[in-house]
Amino acid sequence: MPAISAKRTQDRTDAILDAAQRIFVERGYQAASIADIARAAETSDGLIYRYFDSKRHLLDAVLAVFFHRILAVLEPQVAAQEGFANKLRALIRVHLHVLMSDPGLCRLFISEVRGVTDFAESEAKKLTRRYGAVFLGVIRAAEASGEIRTGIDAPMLRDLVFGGVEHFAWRAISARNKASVEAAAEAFANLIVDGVSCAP
Amino acid sequence: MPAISAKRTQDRTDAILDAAQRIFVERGYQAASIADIARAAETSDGLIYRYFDSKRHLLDAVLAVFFHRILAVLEPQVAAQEGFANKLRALIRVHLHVLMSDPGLCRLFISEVRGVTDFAESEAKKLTRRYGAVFLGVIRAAEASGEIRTGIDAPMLRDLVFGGVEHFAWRAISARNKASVEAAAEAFANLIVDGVSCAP
DNA sequence: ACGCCAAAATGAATGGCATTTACAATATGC
DNA sequence: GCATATTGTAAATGCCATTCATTTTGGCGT
Repeated sequence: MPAISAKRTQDRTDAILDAAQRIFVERGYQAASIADIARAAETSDGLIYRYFDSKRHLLDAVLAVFFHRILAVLEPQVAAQEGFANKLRALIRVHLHVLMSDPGLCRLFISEVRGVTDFAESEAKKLTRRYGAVFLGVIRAAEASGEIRTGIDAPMLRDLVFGGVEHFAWRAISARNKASVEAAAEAFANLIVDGVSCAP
Repeated sequence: MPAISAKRTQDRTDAILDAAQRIFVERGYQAASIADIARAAETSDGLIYRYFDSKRHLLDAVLAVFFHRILAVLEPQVAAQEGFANKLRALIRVHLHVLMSDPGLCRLFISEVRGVTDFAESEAKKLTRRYGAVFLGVIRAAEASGEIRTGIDAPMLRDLVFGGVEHFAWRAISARNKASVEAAAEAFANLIVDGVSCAP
């Protein structure tokens, strides 16, 4: 019965998310102020709090958008590959490419997703899990088909791969190193494959 | 000729560093306030700025103390081992042990050392490099002695090891998982060794 | 011992920023 | 068209890093 607005709230949400993404990526989470974001979204400071509970929730929402975009690429790319080594290389390539092609996002990802201090169930956390699940699926399939030896601690291997790739990406960005993503993904995959494959 | 104090400044510095360490580790960097630290150190807010340029410099100094302590253990422990696999296992064990035995420190390390946005030359950064140098030394020695195959990208391998160990430690702490450090170090080293050793 | 005075120490500003709030505009169902 | 719930705004509020004007202290020449 009350006065309810239709898709205008959607447009507002989109505008705020867009502005927040730009400002967060440009300046980093801490340095970005709500006032900056409000100006970029052409609204008032206060309105942002009608759409998002807090600055951190807004960051969560921004990261969730990114994750959805990445997953939309990652899942089909990995599925399209045949065999463990190819799937692994594809996964590393996509992850590395996303991080290295956008330093601002890479920074946000590493310091704000990996370093969060509260363990609350955020949207970004859930998507991280889905991201990791793609990897675990690849591992399990390879184990079943005998492409890798049994007894591998899959979560540990996942930590190794994602942790390694993220360190590498961060270092490359810090050093303004424009190394080839393709070559790096190949090298990473080789390091891992030679470590887990049954054959020498 | 002016009235200069002797080791009192040293005592003050120590007191502030001690207090800062406790508060930072307890609450995390953001949530820790200078007022809290001043109270814990039994000084005034303002005095802290006579000893340290800023809150971030204070964090740097705190982390530098940690690094020195870790390096004092790491370097002899690694040197005491014979052979690549043993050195690698020792290195991973020490790193993992330090991170997992102190969740507050682990959090500081991951979000504040790995995630720093400014590339300024901090003391902590320099010590991180020394930390990494220990690893690179182990790799080079193993390459020279033929324990690992040639053509390995050593910095990439370092990223893989440190990144993987840090991810693992963070996950274990988040999940309040009291897994054995010894066993985890063993498993990590095996994953790596089987990936780089010449023999199958 | 004494008192001078630079350095050390203090705590009250200052300014920035996230968040809240009191108020104003607006749009929807009747 | 009107009543009113919802959306939007701008001015608080409160916290916190950093600075500053002022006071205290302790080494040194006498």
